[in-house]
Parts: sequence; C-alpha cells; structure tokens
Amino acid sequence: MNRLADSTKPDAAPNGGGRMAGEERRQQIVRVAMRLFSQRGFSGTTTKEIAREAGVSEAMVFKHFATKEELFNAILDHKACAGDMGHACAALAEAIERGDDRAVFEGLAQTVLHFHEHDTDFARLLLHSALQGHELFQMFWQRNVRETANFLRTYIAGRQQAGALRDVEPMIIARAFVGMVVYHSLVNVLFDPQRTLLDIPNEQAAREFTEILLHGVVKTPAAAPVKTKSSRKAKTVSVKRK
Amino acid sequence: MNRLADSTKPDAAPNGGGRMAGEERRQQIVRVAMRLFSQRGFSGTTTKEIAREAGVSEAMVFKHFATKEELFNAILDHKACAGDMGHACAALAEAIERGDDRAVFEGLAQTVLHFHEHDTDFARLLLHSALQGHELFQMFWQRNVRETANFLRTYIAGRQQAGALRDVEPMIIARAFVGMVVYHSLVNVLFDPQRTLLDIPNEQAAREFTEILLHGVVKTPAAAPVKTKSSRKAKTVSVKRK
DNA sequence: GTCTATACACCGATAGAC
DNA sequence: GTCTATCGGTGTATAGAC
Repeated sequence: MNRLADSTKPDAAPNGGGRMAGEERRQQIVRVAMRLFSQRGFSGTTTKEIAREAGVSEAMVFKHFATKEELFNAILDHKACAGDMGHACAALAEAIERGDDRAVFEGLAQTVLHFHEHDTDFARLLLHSALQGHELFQMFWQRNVRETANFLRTYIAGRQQAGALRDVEPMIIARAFVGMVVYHSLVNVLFDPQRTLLDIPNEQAAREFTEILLHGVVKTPAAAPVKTKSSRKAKTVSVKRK
Repeated sequence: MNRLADSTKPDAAPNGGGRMAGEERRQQIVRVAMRLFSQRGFSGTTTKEIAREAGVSEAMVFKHFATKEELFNAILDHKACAGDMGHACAALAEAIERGDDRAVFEGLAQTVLHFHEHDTDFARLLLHSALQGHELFQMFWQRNVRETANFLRTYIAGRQQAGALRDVEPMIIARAFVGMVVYHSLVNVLFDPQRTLLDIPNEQAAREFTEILLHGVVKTPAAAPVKTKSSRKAKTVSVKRK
C-alpha cells in the first residue's frame, strides 16, 4: 500500500541509486496536485493546471500517473499512512499509565490540532474525498479516526471503572471531546481562516477544551480545587476578538 | 434575496395563478440540482445529468437559469434564507429568560441536529461551497453561524456575571459546545453514515452534550445533585454499538 | 526523459423548429 | 414551453519527435 519508502521526509535526498530525478519529479507533482486538489477539488482541477504549476508538460504527468484518478489515489495513499495516530497514542503512554486524564486529553488535542494546522492541504483534501465518497477516505476513517475513537473509549471506560469519571457512555464522551477539537480546526482552516470570530493558540485551545470536558462550565465551588497536579489558573486568557 | 415565496413547502400546489407549471418545474430543477451538487460537487455534476434526472431537456435548464453558476447560486440563496437561526433563538426566549442553562443549550443543540438530519443535502452543499471558497458560503457563515455564536457568547457572558458559570472566555465555551453538536452531525451525515461507531437519537445526544458541557465528566459527588428542575438520570443509555 | 502536437470525448450554452 | 441539433471550448489521454 505504501509505495513511497520514506513518507515522513518531505524532500528526500538521493540515497542510493542514480535515477533519482524521476522520483523527485514524481513527488513534486504529487505535492502540487495535493495543493490544487485541496483548493479546487478533484473535478475542479485540470491536469493542465497541475502540469503548469509543477513546471512540466502535461504529458509528463501522464507518464508518472496513467490516469488522473491514479494521481489522486497516490496522494491519499501516501498521506493516509503517514498520518497514523498510533505513535501519537504511544507518546501519551506515560500519562495513560498515571491515569492523568488532563494530560491524556490535552495531549491528544495538541496532536490533532497540530496536525491540522501544519497539513491544511491534506485536511481539506480529506473533506473533499469524504464528500465525493471516495473509498480511500473510508480507509483513513478506519485507520485513524476509528482507531483513535476506540482508544479513547477504552481509556474512558477504564477510568470509569476506577471511579474517576462519571458513568456516561464512553463513546459519547469521546465524541464530545473530539468534536470540540476537530470543529475548532475546521473553523480555523476552512470556515473562518481570517479568525474573525476567535483566535487562540493551539496550546490554549487544547487546555481549555480539556478543562471544559473534565469539569464543565458550571461554577461549583467544590469542583474547582480538584486539580491533578499543577494548579493551572486559566483566568486571564489572551484572546484576540474582533 | 429570497426569490421563492414559500421555501418551507416541498411541493407547492398551484395556489392562485395559472402559469404555475413554470415555477413548479423551476423548483424541481433546483431540488434535483441540489441533490446532485451535494453528492458530486459543482464541477462534478453536469447540466446534462441535472436535466435527465429532472425529466426535462438540457435546454430547459438553461431557460430557467442562464448559467450553471446561476443555478448553484439560486440553491444557496434559497436555502440560506430558509435556515435562519433567528426564530430558533426566539423559541428559546423563555428558557433564556429563566436562565435555564440546560434548556438553552439542549434546545439549541436539538435545533441544529434536527436541521442537519432533515436537510442533509444542504449540509453537504455547504461544505462543498466552503471548500471551494464560494462567496455565498461566507453569507451563510455571517448570517447563521456567526449570529448563533454571538448570541451564545452574550448569553454565556451574562450567566457568568450572574455567577452561574465559570469565568472562561465565553467564545471558547460557545465553540466547545457548537463543536460537539456540529461534529456529531458531521459524523452522521458525512463521515460515518452507517453509524459503525455510534448511533444515538438526536434527543439523547443533545441531552448528553449539554450535561457534559455544564458539569464535565469528572465524578464529583458534590456536583452531581445540582439539577435545575427535572431530575434526569442519563444512566442506562440506549446505544447501539457494533 | 521531456517535449509538441493532436485525437477524441464531453461539457456548457445557443439557435431554431414544433 | 419544450424539444432536437449543434457549436465552440475544454478536458483527459496518447503518439511520436527530439
């Protein structure tokens, strides 16, 4: 499935063989195509545009990719593997072990927000493919979103049995939290990129969303002092509002 | 802006004049076009398809709408006005007056979820237009989402001054809640229509999300009994999980 | 390996008959 | 009002020269 050997490095240097110009050119076409597809959609982008922006003739595009669809698949295929959530959850292992709910949720939010912020093109492309019912979106859903949701459900269920969390269907809690985070990204990269409503750094967003999920917004004097470790005071938030 | 008189009735009967066939035909074209656009996108849909599905010749489409773009605009134009959030907030006036936070948030969630569930095509169309940066999405954003967000901010700020809610930036609270609701709809209509992860009725979703927003998920024995009026017990949730 | 030139189909839009 | 026929333009994909 993963045709490109090193999907993490953006511009791989010629490591072994000599005919690297072809592969390099191929990757450049993929990059350009991803940008254009993410902006105008699949049907809205012409192979002519892709060729021109990549600085090659249109025939070159069809040398590397037999059809336009194959080019599209190469992009999703390439990125779907790179964006794996597995190692992200692994990075949270220590917090999970401690049962530090705040660190777990906040860390997860950080990861997702960071991913969306630094790979806007791919996020938009995912939406496009979801809308057109592309099969490779299903793959991404199964492999990343579903996996993350199930991880969260398991973690939450464990914490409920430990008596730390209220007895609500774990999947609903997971969806509520993922919803806050994903919608926030959606607004930032798609709905309101100019931040006419609200502009807050990712770190603060992750912190506040976690706080809301864990303790809600109702002022209950008894609940406030229940902080796990570091006594965070999210009082004077730095928010730029227009 | 609102060219169609009665936007609520799906198939209006000839009420007064005699030349209703034209207007009726026009509305039918709009309906078909909306369905196809929402499924395949703007560039992905051909005028030929629209004509065929509507049971007319392609030329007829261009009689009613000079260009394909004009047809697209007519849809968004038509629906953007229909989906106004103003009256929805008005329906919550009584709950707002009482400061019944639970009723306010739950009612708002109900409205949004119901809207998305019964107008899936339009929801998808909105995403399409947002992705392609169509100017009429901006209109929808300004007129509906922004308005709703500002209403929520005002309400939350008022409740904070009344000492009922914690002192968090109101816009963040609003976004967190809208995020839960909108993401839930997004999953239902777009990401996972088969409900492979979670399938809960709108009423329950609205209730649980409100509960989470207000009280969080941490088990604090002191916070649990703080119920406003009706003592709801959301213990045995009916969730179908696969 | 890269380009120019082109085949072929389709799409949006129009003209004009009925 | 509705249709058939068709035009100009564009899109994907290919052939063949360099």
